[in-house]
Amino acid sequence: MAGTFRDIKADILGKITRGEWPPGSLLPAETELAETYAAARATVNRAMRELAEEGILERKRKSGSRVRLSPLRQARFDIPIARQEVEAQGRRYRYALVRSEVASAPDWLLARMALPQGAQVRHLICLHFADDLPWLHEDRWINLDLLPQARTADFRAAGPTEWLMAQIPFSAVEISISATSADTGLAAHLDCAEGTALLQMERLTRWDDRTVTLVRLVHHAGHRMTTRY
Amino acid sequence: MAGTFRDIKADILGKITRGEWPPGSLLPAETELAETYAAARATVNRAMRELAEEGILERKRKSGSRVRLSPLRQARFDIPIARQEVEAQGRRYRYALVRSEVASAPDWLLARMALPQGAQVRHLICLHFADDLPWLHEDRWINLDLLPQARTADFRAAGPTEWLMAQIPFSAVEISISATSADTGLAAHLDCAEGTALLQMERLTRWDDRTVTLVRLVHHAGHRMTTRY
DNA sequence: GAGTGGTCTAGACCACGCC
DNA sequence: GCGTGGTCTAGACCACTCG
Repeated sequence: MAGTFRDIKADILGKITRGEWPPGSLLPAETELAETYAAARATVNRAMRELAEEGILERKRKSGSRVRLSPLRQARFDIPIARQEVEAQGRRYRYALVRSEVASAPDWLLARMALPQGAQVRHLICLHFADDLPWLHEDRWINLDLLPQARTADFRAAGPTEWLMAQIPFSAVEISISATSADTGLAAHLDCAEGTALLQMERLTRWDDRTVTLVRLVHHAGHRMTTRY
Repeated sequence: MAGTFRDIKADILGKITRGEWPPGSLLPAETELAETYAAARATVNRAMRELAEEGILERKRKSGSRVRLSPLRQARFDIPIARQEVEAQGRRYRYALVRSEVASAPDWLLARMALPQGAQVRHLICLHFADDLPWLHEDRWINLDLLPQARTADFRAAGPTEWLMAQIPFSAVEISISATSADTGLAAHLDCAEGTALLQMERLTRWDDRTVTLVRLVHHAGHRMTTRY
């Protein structure tokens, strides 16, 4: 009936959306579907595996494949890198270092980053501009135990994001998105009124189970993160 | 060397993180890697395909596979369904319908949902509670041209989310996340001060290229969306 | 125990995209 | 052209898990 795993996937999805296979129902086994579609089982497997990854199906050995009762859906957002985000809009990117210091981590940071008492951190505040309009406020803390090179690195020309990617290109990250109210500093840097609601993204980067860096990114007023699925 | 596609994937990722294959470099071809690992090409292919899906590799026919220069990373967030979100925290879920009416769509909605002049919509305002504390404010508009059943449906007992999932279980969705300031109504419903920064999620649901429903979900103050990768 | 999905193999053909 | 990844096939063995 169908040649490619995409055709099979689309056909199965069609049967589900048209109600032939309602939520909760059991689908035929892979071997049976392979006969139906006159395809190899591996092909049917790929189609069903992807449907399961997308949260449409629930698969278990022996019990078979069922249509999820409430289709567990998830959205994927690209992790923004300021320069790329700005330039993708055809706007001119500019970066500025606002503040830079080496200090002992304050108590809240010790807790948040799981650092030992007295740990030293490099603290940076940076601004990213799009066509000279404030785009993103970056408040970053770098663990100097793990990245002693950060003590002397110069972040005046380029932001710490690129520098960090060169040091630890792949790592485990925990992201949380929330809303925050502009305090005096944020209002001044992002050119908005105090109290304005702003979208904040906090990223905790781990490497080998130890926290490398914590960053708070606050976007300009009105910013949206958008995606489709 | 390695038996499973997971082993191969882990080994390749290891070579990348250890710097053996730096960003931008060209990896050996699948056939060559298959020999190296003493595995079938399909197995190597699965490993590399997944690495590409995760944004680590960039693959092109003829040119081969390269380590991405700036590893394009993306985060996946589960789409929250209020009841499940609340009950997953071990809290008691309660739902309330605040307002319900059938009306002509206002101009901004005509534009946002791409509706024809004079289109009728069902407008609902609902509240979702966790242990009787306000959790989520739902402001929903349903296109009555596409879903005439929504004109007479009763949303007093159960929220429109479940009802809609039964009508159009699978559809294309556009999601955008932003920060908003609590107006008088939101402040009253979510039990917070006016002007409080709140996390807002807007979802536009399409079916067959026409807009079915627009919903604005505003979480209680302090809410965070979190994920790892 | 037996049925189902999870995975691997060896081989094949094809489509894309540099040269 | 021709090398690379994209995919399909037919067969096989295994692991999980339900009854």
